[in-house]
Amino acid sequence: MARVTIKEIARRAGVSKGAVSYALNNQPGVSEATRARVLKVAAELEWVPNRAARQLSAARSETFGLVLARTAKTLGEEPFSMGFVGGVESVLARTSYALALQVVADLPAELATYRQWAAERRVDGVIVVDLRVEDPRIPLLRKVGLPAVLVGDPSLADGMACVWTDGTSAMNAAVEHVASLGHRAVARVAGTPEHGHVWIRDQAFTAASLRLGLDVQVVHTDFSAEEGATATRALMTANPRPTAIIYDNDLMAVAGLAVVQELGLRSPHDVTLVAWDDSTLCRHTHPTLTAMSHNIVGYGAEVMCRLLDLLDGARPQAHLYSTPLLIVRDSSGPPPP
Amino acid sequence: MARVTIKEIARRAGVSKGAVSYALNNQPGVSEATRARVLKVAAELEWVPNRAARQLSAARSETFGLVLARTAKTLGEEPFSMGFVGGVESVLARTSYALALQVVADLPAELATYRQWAAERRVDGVIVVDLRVEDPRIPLLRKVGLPAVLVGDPSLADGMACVWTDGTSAMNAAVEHVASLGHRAVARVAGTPEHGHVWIRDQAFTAASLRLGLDVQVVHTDFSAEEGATATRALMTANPRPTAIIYDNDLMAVAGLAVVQELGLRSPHDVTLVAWDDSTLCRHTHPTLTAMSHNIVGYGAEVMCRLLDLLDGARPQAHLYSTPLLIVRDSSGPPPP
DNA sequence: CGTCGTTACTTAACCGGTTCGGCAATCCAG
DNA sequence: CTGGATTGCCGAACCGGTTAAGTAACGACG
Repeated sequence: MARVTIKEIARRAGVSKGAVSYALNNQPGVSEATRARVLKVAAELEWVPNRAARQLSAARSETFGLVLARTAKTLGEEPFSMGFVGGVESVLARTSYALALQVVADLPAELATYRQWAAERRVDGVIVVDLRVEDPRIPLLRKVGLPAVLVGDPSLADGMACVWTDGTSAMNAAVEHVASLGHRAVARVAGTPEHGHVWIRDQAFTAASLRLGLDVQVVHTDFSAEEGATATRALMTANPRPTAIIYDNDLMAVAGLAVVQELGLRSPHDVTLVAWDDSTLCRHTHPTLTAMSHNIVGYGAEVMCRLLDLLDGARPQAHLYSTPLLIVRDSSGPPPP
Repeated sequence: MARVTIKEIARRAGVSKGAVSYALNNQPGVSEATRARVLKVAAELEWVPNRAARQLSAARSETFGLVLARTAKTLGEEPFSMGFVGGVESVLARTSYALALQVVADLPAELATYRQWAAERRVDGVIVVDLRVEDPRIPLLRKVGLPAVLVGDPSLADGMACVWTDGTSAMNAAVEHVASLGHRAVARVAGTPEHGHVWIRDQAFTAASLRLGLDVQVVHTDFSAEEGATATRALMTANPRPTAIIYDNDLMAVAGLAVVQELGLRSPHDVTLVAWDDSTLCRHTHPTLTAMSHNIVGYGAEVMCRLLDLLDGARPQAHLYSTPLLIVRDSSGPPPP
């Protein structure tokens, strides 16, 4: 079964290669009758365009890129990346675009990947996650001219297209929740402060606690279950200890809950726990975990749509996706007397 | 900054396009002096080969494909896929190959993707996960001539290259573990029996329990935390109830543990729980979970290496990657009296 | 010294599309 | 009825590589 090319279609339809190309791409230059005939022949022969050939002449790769700077191990553990990728794919499936996913070790490797992709013309655009404060990826992408949608706050995006969730409002909601339960000593187990969303939540946490007159502390971690557990152990064995802890993801919250139990304490009786991101994990612990919930899959889908818009000529804009919603579950309660 | 092509290199080095190609690809046909000169010019101009052009003439895409038939949501929750992808990428990073990842809804969509990829010559080979009993993907891949490495038992691979872990031995170890603790009523919360590895574990579970004279039952689920919880609740509220439960992944085991606690029972006092896959989650529950541990990242890496071998002309073989190792943790104990 | 075989290139075709310039045929206005 | 614009299609160049075929120069050998 030899490959079917437009040359073969041209032969069978009795027209030239050029005419076939116009017909197949819905471009003017052929009559409706001819177009129909060509489409019919193409369908009969089950013609599929050759990506490489199209890319070579049209200078479009029909591929988008996504780089994840994480170790392979982390990738398997945190629920965000995969859900996000799933959302991106759900939009892509309806188009002829493909996704090039690259997992690299660190930020320099990520920058190198963008350089490589730009030079090879491998992708038509990229999605940038884990936006940082003073992110070096922004000037690089500008320089090499790769269209991009950033996932993160407009204040960090320097005018590039971005999609964000309102971390400040969400953090306010979380802090107000525990404050309204009567908590005064509140801790935050945060991720790495280089990440923009962590930084923003740090600011919001401090501001909210100041406003509400709370006694707070922040511990920074690398987002892993290990460090979430370690941080929780340190907090809960100190004197005095916090009566509420707000985590930056749900993996750390789950690990934190285990530590609380291991210390012979109970949630919410001894401590109120609030998770972030709300994967199903939070609904399948005992007690179930209060969480700031957002739709990660939908987030990925939204970002992909915005990138498609950008390629369609839309000018770069900041899009608010949604504000994480507080879901109160069994790990919320009043502080111990 | 115009794109640099081999034509430009040829002009500057004072040779023809063809000679440049030979030089850059380490092929005979040019003198060492010329080769060195060409390489120097190419380096100076920061030449990067154009993938599309190379693919068009060489009929290789330098891309491998991986299709995941899962909902976007599931993807974010189960620790296997992402860890596996991470392992695959860790090998790919050392080559010039890229990974095309496609997330689709179901098996028919997955088959369609392979057809499409084969027709477009989009990938040079694919990795096939979630091998099934009588898997329809095997004949399709044979027909369209896509080189593939299957992830699953040789008994299901029909002679195609595959990498597997010894589920039978692992299940034996798990059952012998709980039997040696004195358990006689053992349940298995399994995934969907269409999946080859589930089927193999089902067989092994039945055989082992027969051999050891245990009183067993099997509940099939869709691998989700929800159904893991439901199954556990059904098992633990029945009379008589099992004193040990072996799960097919760790998500269900974690959810099962929560149900046990919610029912006012304790592990291991009232029931011994054994998880499968052993992501870090198992070390961060209270009690920590006994699990059949295997290195998912390494598994992905191994599979990728075998696919590279296959493309290098190795003949299709079955490779045993490793046998999951029993890690005994706090959720293991003797049955209640 | 003629011939044969290597070596080191050059030339040109080719991969499968897109796209531009040009040329009849047709249409319409003057 | 004529001139200019429009329509519909053809032929060819082009994208940036790879590779088969051809050739000139040179050394070895009978």
